[in-house]
Amino acid sequence: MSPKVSEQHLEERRNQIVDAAVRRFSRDGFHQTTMDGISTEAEMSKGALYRYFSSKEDIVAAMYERSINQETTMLNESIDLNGPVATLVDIADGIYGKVADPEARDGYRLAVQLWSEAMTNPRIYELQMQEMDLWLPVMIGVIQEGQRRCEINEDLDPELVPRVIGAMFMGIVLQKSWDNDVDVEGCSRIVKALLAGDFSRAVPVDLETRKRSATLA
Amino acid sequence: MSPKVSEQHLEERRNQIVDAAVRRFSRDGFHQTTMDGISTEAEMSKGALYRYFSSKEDIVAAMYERSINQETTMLNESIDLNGPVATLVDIADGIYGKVADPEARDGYRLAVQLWSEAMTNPRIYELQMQEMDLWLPVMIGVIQEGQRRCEINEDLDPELVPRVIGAMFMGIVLQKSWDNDVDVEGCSRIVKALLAGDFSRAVPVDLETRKRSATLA
DNA sequence: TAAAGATGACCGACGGGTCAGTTTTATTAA
DNA sequence: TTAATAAAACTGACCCGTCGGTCATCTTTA
Repeated sequence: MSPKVSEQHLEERRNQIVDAAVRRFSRDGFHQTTMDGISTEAEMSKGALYRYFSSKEDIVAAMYERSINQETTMLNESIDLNGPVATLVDIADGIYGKVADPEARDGYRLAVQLWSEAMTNPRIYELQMQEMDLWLPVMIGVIQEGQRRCEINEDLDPELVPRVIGAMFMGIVLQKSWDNDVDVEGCSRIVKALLAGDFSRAVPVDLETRKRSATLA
Repeated sequence: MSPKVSEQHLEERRNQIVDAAVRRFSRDGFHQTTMDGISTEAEMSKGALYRYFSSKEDIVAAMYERSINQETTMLNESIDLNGPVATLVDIADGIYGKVADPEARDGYRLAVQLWSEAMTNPRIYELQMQEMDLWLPVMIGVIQEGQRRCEINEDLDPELVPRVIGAMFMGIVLQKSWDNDVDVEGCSRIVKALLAGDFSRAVPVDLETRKRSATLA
């Protein structure tokens, strides 16, 4: 009588739609993307879309869910409190490595769209804050441990340091969204130099300092 | 016969419209802001708007023009090649000081809107690149001078360093747009510590290092 | 008094969302 | 195996509110 309600098939279709939406949002922007466009990209009719998601925003929510899952695992893999500064460098490596991957382009271009949208759309704001709450506390822990070990300047507010580190990431993603030729690897090297205290020196370089820097680069 | 065509009055009206648009864009977002909304905010009829600007995008172009003028003067004031790292810290002070000013809120919330819009709108992309071309070369010059004086690690690509420094700014502005309580002053202190090489040390602190750091904070 | 300035009703397109009708599919009866 | 069938999946024409932009008309001003 009743045909199968395969949970898996349902999940597949939902993914198919989300994938299509990511591509469109990335290419045309959030507001320029129409439900017609998403349905075309997903190779189904507009009506079918509404069988799986009841609004444009619901699709966005599903996107966040997916990205939050990915991020969680990635972050957990990098955390190692035994070397706070090294951990920061590790995290930077992982994250910037991901941005450098051409496959990820749609993903972070979408992110930029949503960052802006979060400013005025309460639903998306909520989702964005959820994502921030994911990594901010973890990073704060790393910084505090670094300060306890005197690896990180203890005058700096440990609550704010992750915000600045996150800011670098956001800003570089933004610039890469504008210009795909931006050298993310190169930027990553600079970020790591900044974190490792190997960016500047106000006194002329002496051999001692130079050697210390070299081991950190 | 013909009534006066006071150039000044015309300029005033244009400013009145741009001010109104900035407020609306900041509050509601670029796409959610209607021409009706702008005209209401500017206390004139929609038709009157079109006497001064022939489209929504033209208003945005006028915004960029204004902000580019401000930025140019601000940047020129800070530049002093006699102390590259000090100059960077100066620029950071100026820029973050501006963001901390509650009066500037609409301005940078607008900026976030436009950053995202630049990704998909060629006209705004062009304007954004114009703004980048304003400060990128200047900053590159500062970095190169810093490397020549051995104040800045000469292994780092001087073309990319300004991008990373700019990225920090963008990311902090973004976070401040989401949450007005973010402590920009505090973030500024961290940025300055990073630039001055006073963020981390992988070897345990000794008095010599500590003193050097203290003078730079 | 004539040109410039301002008004707001109006237009056309566009896009999110709906739904009556059609096709597909698993199940069951023959 | 096949035919019957009912639920589920799908389709796209349609609805309707919204918004950028226009213009006939009115008001202000030199």
